[in-house]
Amino acid sequence: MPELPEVETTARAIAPHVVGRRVARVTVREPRLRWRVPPALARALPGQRVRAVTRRAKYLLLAAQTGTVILHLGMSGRLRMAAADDPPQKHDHVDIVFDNGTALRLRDPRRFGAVLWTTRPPAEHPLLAALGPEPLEAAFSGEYLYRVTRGRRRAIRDLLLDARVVAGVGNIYANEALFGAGIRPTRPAGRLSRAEAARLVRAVRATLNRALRAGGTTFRDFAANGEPGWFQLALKVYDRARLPCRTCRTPIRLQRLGNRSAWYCAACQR
DNA sequence: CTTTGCACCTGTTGGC
DNA sequence: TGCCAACAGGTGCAAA
Repeated sequence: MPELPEVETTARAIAPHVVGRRVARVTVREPRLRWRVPPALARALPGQRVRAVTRRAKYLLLAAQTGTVILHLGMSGRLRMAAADDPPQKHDHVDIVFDNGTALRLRDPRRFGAVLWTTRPPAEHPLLAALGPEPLEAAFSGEYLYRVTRGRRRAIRDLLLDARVVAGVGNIYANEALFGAGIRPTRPAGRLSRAEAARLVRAVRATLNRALRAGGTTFRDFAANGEPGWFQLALKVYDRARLPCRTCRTPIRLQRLGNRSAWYCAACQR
């Protein structure tokens, strides 16, 4: 599943192919994604050049001339460059076709992804307006995390998943970062000390950066793009229930937290 | 306000 | 071997 490092990797990978290119047409074979793909996209985008590809949380932003395409890969989405006349395969829902005969193609079997169009500054779009700081930027500091966790009784894992607290941290990296910081996912957020908050912020950053360097974690659907799952080999707790902790050999515990799984080492994490 | 739970979707997995 | 239910996930939203 594409998490922040995969989205960032995708942004970097497609940018050289789309920035400066002029859109010829937009083909929507299946508009029923997370939200219906707006007809305005196919109406407005042709004729415009793509100015930039950026990322906010797990949203990819294709800045055009009169507006911005907002893309989300959801659970199973994958973007790749294709020849425009390359026959689409199953689940290839949207093509943004360029005037040089190439196309940016979205495949998303589970259709949790999104392709939207806004003519307003993207940061003001309802989906982006309430997002918290980027985890890799300075605003996400130990002091910040300490402050926003005060008085909160929710499990710290759930706060890390809350995009209003920090944008774009998914379940894999939340669990991995908590292991790195030695904090159990179940710990009430308000019980973190200042030092622990600082440690957790550093662990979130380190985990994301490691994955970025590895080119993004690749699992299941996402692995279909052929990238090796290096980072998967290094996962400390995610999907390792009952396997020995890589540090102390204690079996990793699996616990349902809300309706998401949480994994931790009861010895290494307190 | 905070917290919880659900909906959305389909390929994969595990149990029988 | 086949069948079917459970599961995975992000995230917006409704409900408590």
